[in-house]
Amino acid sequence: MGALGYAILGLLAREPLTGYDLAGQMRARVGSFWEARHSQIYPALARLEQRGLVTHQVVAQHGRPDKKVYEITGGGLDALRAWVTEPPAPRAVRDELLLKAFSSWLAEPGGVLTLFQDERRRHEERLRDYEQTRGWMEEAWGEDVRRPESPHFASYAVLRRGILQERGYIEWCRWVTDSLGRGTDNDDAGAEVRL
Amino acid sequence: MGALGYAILGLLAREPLTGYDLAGQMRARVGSFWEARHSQIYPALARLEQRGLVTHQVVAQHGRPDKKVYEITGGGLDALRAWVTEPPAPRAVRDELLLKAFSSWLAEPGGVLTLFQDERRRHEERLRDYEQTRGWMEEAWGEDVRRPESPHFASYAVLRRGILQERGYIEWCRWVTDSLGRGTDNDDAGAEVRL
DNA sequence: TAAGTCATGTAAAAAGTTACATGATTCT
DNA sequence: AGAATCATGTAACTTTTTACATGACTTA
Repeated sequence: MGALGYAILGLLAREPLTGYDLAGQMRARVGSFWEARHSQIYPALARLEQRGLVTHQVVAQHGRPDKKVYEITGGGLDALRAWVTEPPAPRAVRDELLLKAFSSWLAEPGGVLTLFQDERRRHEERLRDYEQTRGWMEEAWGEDVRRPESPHFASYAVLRRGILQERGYIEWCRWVTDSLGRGTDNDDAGAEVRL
Repeated sequence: MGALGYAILGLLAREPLTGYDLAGQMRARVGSFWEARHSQIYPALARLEQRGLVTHQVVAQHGRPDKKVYEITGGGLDALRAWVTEPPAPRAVRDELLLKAFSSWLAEPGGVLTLFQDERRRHEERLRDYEQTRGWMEEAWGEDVRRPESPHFASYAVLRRGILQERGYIEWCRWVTDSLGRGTDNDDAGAEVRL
């Protein structure tokens, strides 16, 4: 079973969810850091169920389609626990912006500047979101965020990684735009206008 | 054409290479930040050639198999230049260690501690490599690393991203191990011994 | 003599994306 | 009236990984 299965188990270890809920949580980066579409999730849930790692109950609703609420089983928890401490396979690095940066010397400087300014803005927005979530977590969960045996600690840890990631990305984008700006007419005014 | 094609073009824009060379450069993270196996590269080169973005010459060798040295064409350079300034598609986040962190609250604390100590060590090693490469680049390439129209600037920029990435990762691993350490018997001694 | 490097490919399988398919309810 | 949300699936396609296949030379 691939990482996707463990991503699903990791979410179900906290609370029972439908395939739709899982897709929603995976769209919202924080909380999982493993994206997947519903077209991947539904078959994955079926496979997990075949192996006895999850079960589901059909819940009828008024005026809405029936839903299947999935729960993790004892076997599922065991599998998840065992997987956590196994050393992770070194994953491939694949970042399109890095690839663009690598060939940026060929392109018009103005276009490259815009590219990195836009990217920085996106990461700044995401950082603000993360910082807000962090404040909320600290307020709502209190000392739990420091207790390694609490799921809240784990969520907080993942969020902290996201925050560091965004800060690093922003710092780098700033360095690139600064480097570009020095050589051309173009100063940072563009960024100020758009923000 | 996907990002892999542009990764290949980006390398060929600097120097002619064989499929084997390309695979080697893509294994070595720095310089490309887009990993691919030779089984993906050979067919991709054939597709690029069909579209007229690269050409090749067969070079016979003494006591070694013939090799196909690929070169980028004018059309290839145009396509690459155009692609660079297009906004990148937001790529999916997929990091197995993050996923493990997310479910770490279920596992034995000792195993989790080892996991993050090992990971930190790996990133520290990589950071040392990167810093060394950086020193070498600055010495060998001099002012070129500050000229956005030079491929050396682009390589340097990508390397800087790698350095920031590793620093962030290390900082995060340290925070996690510190957090775990506070709750258990286990202090940082293990890491000191193994380094 | 065994492992590693140079060198190029194909085939099968797994993982992931995009599009197809349906349908009621609620919000703007 | 149109878009978004809730809800579950399948099909076709693309991308990536792993394994198969070959073979000479070099280094430990």
